[in-house]
This record gives sequence, structure tokens and C-alpha cells, in this order.
Amino acid sequence: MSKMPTVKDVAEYAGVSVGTVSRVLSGEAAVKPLLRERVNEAISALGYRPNVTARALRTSRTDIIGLVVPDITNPFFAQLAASVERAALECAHSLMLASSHNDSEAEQSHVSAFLDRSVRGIIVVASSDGSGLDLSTSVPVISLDRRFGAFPLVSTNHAQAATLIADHLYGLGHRHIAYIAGPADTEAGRMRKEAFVRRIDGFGKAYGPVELEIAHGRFDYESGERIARELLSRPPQSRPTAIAAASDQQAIGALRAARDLKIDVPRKLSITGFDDISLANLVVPRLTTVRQPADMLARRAVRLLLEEPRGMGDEMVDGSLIVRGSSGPCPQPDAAARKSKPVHGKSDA
Amino acid sequence: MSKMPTVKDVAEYAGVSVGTVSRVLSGEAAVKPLLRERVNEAISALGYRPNVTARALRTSRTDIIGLVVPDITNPFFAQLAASVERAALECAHSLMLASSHNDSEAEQSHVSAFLDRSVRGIIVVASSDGSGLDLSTSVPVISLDRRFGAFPLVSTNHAQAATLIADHLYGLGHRHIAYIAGPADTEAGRMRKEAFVRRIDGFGKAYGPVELEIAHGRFDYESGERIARELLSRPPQSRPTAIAAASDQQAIGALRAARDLKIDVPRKLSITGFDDISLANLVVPRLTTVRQPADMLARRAVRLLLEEPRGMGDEMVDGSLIVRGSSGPCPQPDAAARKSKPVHGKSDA
DNA sequence: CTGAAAGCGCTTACAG
DNA sequence: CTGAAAGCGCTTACAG
Repeated sequence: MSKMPTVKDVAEYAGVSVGTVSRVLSGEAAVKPLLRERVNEAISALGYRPNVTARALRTSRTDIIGLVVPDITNPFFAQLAASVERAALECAHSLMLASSHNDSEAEQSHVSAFLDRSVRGIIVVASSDGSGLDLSTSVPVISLDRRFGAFPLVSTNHAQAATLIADHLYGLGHRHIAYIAGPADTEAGRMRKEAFVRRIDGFGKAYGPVELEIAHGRFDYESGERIARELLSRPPQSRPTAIAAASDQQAIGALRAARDLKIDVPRKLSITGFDDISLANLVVPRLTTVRQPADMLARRAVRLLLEEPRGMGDEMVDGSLIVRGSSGPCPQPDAAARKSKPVHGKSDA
Repeated sequence: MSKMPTVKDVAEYAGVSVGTVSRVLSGEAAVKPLLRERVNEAISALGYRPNVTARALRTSRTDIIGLVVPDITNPFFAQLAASVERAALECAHSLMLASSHNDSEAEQSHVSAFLDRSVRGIIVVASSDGSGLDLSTSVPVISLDRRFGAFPLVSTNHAQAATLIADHLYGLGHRHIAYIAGPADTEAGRMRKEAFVRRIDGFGKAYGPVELEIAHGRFDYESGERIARELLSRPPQSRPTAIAAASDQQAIGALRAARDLKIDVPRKLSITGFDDISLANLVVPRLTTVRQPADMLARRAVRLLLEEPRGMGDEMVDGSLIVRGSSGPCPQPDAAARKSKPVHGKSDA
């Protein structure tokens, strides 16, 4: 393989001009069947493959979609990335991936790097609010899952999804609930929390008091474990009977805290997550959660990105409640009182 | 921002030729300080950024590294991808990511796509053995973690790492061990298994019989859970006292099977993994495993890829044993006999 | 050390 | 419908 053949080689081989070769390559322009066939023969005879770089330089357009996620190591983002890659592939595009490690400067510089490569478009799962951005970009940008700057957002309907969890827990009889929120500087964190709180408050006003505690953390395991441990290191009577977390990772951390403190889930405590990462179905007990439809989110994001004229509206996709073993009826107060030993302040098995 | 400035604009602004601009850009060639300064001023005055596409076309070289992994959703690969991205960034390169979904055709076509984009180099974590490949490529390719074709491999020293686990389990007194192997068509799967078996066999010959069972599966949770369930659905006396898995995911599946069967880990059963994904430290009990140094693997892979002249030798990095709560001394046979109820064939709590 | 010029491989008005 | 030619933005021998 001395040298890759070029349009020129193909043109010579087929006895046409390079323009004609280019035209059959594009498939758009009209070319006489005879010539078209000769060109195609030449292409396969020579094993010609278009040089995408040259094409990009000429058209200042590529078939690369840039994706920046806060942390590819987070299972939900990994799933999202996998879905975006698949969706991109369906539209004959490739994926360039960058991880911002939750650093907004890194995020900015990755976006710039993508711009320098004149990618076809950029999808960003924001780790910050993306303020202070140079908006005057000619390449389309859209935010996925978490809003970035003023760009259109494709995301789960966080409010609707959080409401599903609130209804589920309230319906099971829980009247003392703790909510482990995500970072307040993320729109997803705020929206999930606000919708959850609003719903529970609504129930409280309509049907009698509900005790709701709120703690803030990051979206990761450690936050969930730490916060749950604090929440649960109290005498049983003053503990919440349900913990709703803003992410599966937090919920799984909470599960571990409960386990360490020998609190039976779901009999003494219900725990719910958010995302439905694949792990949610593998922990013990399996996690009740709300599914974010990653495939659909990704597909819509890619479609919105590639759309002409450029789409500007946000898109919301509803989440769906997945009930598994980590949530159950609120424990009977008398039973709990009977078993607990307030003297030692110990947790019940 | 009507139009991005080009070298030509910079040259005019600075009153030099485009060649000179290019030379100060490259930093290599010698340019008189005065001109260099004028050019740099022009660059910042105009906000010039080099067009990487044009540069790529001219030099047929980019600063993009292509990475193909079998499945980005697998936490170990996600970690590896994150590490490769970081290592690439350290060398001022960007990452293009593709997932082969364990399909060797997809793998091939991703490699071709990377070639078409004239990436700087390709790192592939193989899902197949990568046979039938067009080797006559001018861009460097290296295999990471799992051998791809005949390309140099950077990987954990699977044999050494597997031996660590064998020593650990044998040292704890286990004499009936089950090994859950990875796919036989992966080099990693084969090497881990062979080294483990060889070591245990060695102990058997030197110090008396060791019973070793081997089951094959994929590297995922489900395989581990299914195989462990089979292994453990036997009367306690004929069960292995330790299960060594070829991946953390398998081990975590096994943990769940043990949990479902109410077999106490580590008191009645030891379970070990391989990889040390972040989840290994979060399951209950925390998983004893051997750590694959993802950061170092990634860094070496990238270095090997960028190296001139092109490196050709394989590189091995030792794994390290991480002892946590899932492994413990072999249970005493008499104690086990006392508690077990062979009549019902039930597992002991 | 610097400038003028060729050329990387393509696409696309422009004529015909 | 087709060809000849310009040009995308760079880098790099080639002279001087």
C-alpha cells in the first residue's frame, strides 16, 4: 500500500474529470449512468476511500460529533456516552469524547478544542452552568441531561420523574422522608429536588403533615453513603422511614450505610434512586428507581444537533418508575417501637 | 465573529509572509526575535487559532488518538478510557472513542474509520483476536489490556496478578477452590486462568491435594452470578470454600448469588475479583481483588503510540493484591459439618 | 533568516 | 451533464 489513491487517480482510471468523480461521490448531482458506473468501477478497483480531512477543509464541516461529559467513570454518563455513540453511528457520524472531571475550565477548553476541529456539533453534559461562554459559535451546541449555557437542552423531565418517586413513597405510607439532593449548582439537581419537595408538600397540605428532611451532596456514592449514615445514626423513632436519593449512585451509597448500620431495607427503611444505571438491578436489594431513557435522550440530542434549520427548543423525555426490592410499605410504628432499644440508642436489626 | 482569521491575516497584520507566521507557530524554525514578536502580537490581536484541519491535510497527521473499547458501559473499560483520555491530554492529544459492543466487525470498521481520519494512532482494547486485519497501516496501532492482531500489547501482567490471588487464597487455607474464568477467546481470559491453575496445581503437587473447579463465562455480572449459583446450589460439604473470578464484575455477581443463597461471605465462602473497579470497594462485603493500574497502563500505551521510532515490544505492568472483606480463612470443616443439614440439602446461614 | 510558490485532496461555482 | 480551475488554510522545500 504505497499511497492512498485520490480522486485524481480515480478520475484518470475512469477517464473522467475529478469533478465528475466528486459528483458521483456526493450522490447528489446528476451524472450520466455510464460515467457513474465507470467511476464506481474505478473506485472499487483502486480501493479508493475519500480523504475526510480534505473534505473537511474544503467544506469546513466534518462528521464528528463532540461529546463532553463530567466524568465517564460515572455509570450513568458512561451509558449516555454509549447511547450517543450509537445514535451518532446511526447518522453516520463519529464521536469524540472528552471528560471535564467536573471542572468548568476543562469543560470550556474541551469545547474550544472541538470548535478548533470544526466538529459537526457539540453535545455537552454540563458540569457547570457554562456561563461566560463565547456563544457566537457557528457550530451547533446542545446540552444533554444538564443545561449548558443558553443552549437547547435535551433531558429527562426531571420534575415529572421526581414526582413519580414522591408518589410512590407517599403511597407506601411513608410520612417521614429524607431527600438526598444533588448539587444545587446543577439544574438537574435543583429540578429533581424542587419537584420532589413540592409534591410532598402538596400531600402534606392536603392530607396531614409529612416530615421532610433535605440534605445536599454530590451525585456520587460517597455523598450518598455519608449523608445516609448521618441520617440513620439516630434512634429509630426519629429516623426517616424512606430515603429518596437524587441519583442511583447516592442511593447505592445509602444502601451500604443502611447495611453497615444493620437496618433492614426495605422492611425498616425504603431507599430509592434516580437514573436506573445497570448496577441498580444488581445491588442487594435491587434498587427502586426512575429510569432515564438514555437511548432516547441520546437519539434526540443527535437529531436536534444535525437538524436543519437548527432546532432551538428544549426537549423533555418522561422518566418511568421502576419498582424493585428497595422500597416497601412504611413500617408499623408500634412494631418499630417494640423492637427498638432506645436505651442503647442502637439500630434495630 | 464574521470569519476566523488565518495565517494570511496574521501575516498581513504583522507585515511578514505566511511562511514566517507558520514558522513561529511551529516554534521549531529559527525566526528573528523582532519578527517573532510582531507575529505573536498579531496572533493575539486577531485572536488567531490555527486551523487543525488544514494542518492535518498538509501534514497528514493529527493530534487525535483513536480508542476502541469493547463496551464503554463496562466500568473497567470506562476507567481505562478515562485514563487514556487523561494521558492523551497530557501529551496534547484528543481522544476519539468508539465502542465495538464486542462485535469484531464493528471493531474493524471503527479502526478503518479512524484510519480514514488519519488519526495520530489507534489504541484498541480488543473484543476479538483481531485476525484478518489489514496490517499495512502507516499509523501506529497498539493493543491495550487485550491483544489485538499482532500489534504490541500494553497490559497488566495477568499471570503475575492471577498468581497473587492464588497465593492469597491458598494461604488462607482454602483447598477447594472454584475459578470463574473469562472467555477463552480473549488472551486476558486465558492467561489469568492458566496462571491461576498452574499455581494451584503447583501447590497441590508440593503440599497435598487441592480441589480446583473451573467454569467459563463472559466477564460480566450475569456470568458470575449464574455460575456461582450453580456452584453454590450444592450441599455445603461439596461446595468450594473459595471462588476466584476473572473479573470484578463476575465476582460481584457471585457475591449476589451467595447473598441470595444466604451463604456468609467471607465466613463460609471467600470470593475474589480482578480489576479493582471503583465498585469493588462499595459492595458488601468489600471485594478482595487485584488492581490493574489503569492510569499507568494508559500512560504507557499513549507513550508507546507516540514514540519515535515506533516501539514494538509488549509492555507488562504488575498488578497488586488488594485485600478487603470478601476473603477470609477457610472455614473449619467440623464447624461447617455441625451447622449444615445434609438431609435437606439446604445452604447454611 | 525570510519570502514566494507549490501542493495536501477535495468541492463547487463557472462556463459550455 | 461535464470539464477546467479556483480555493479551503496550512507547511515546507527552494532560492536568495
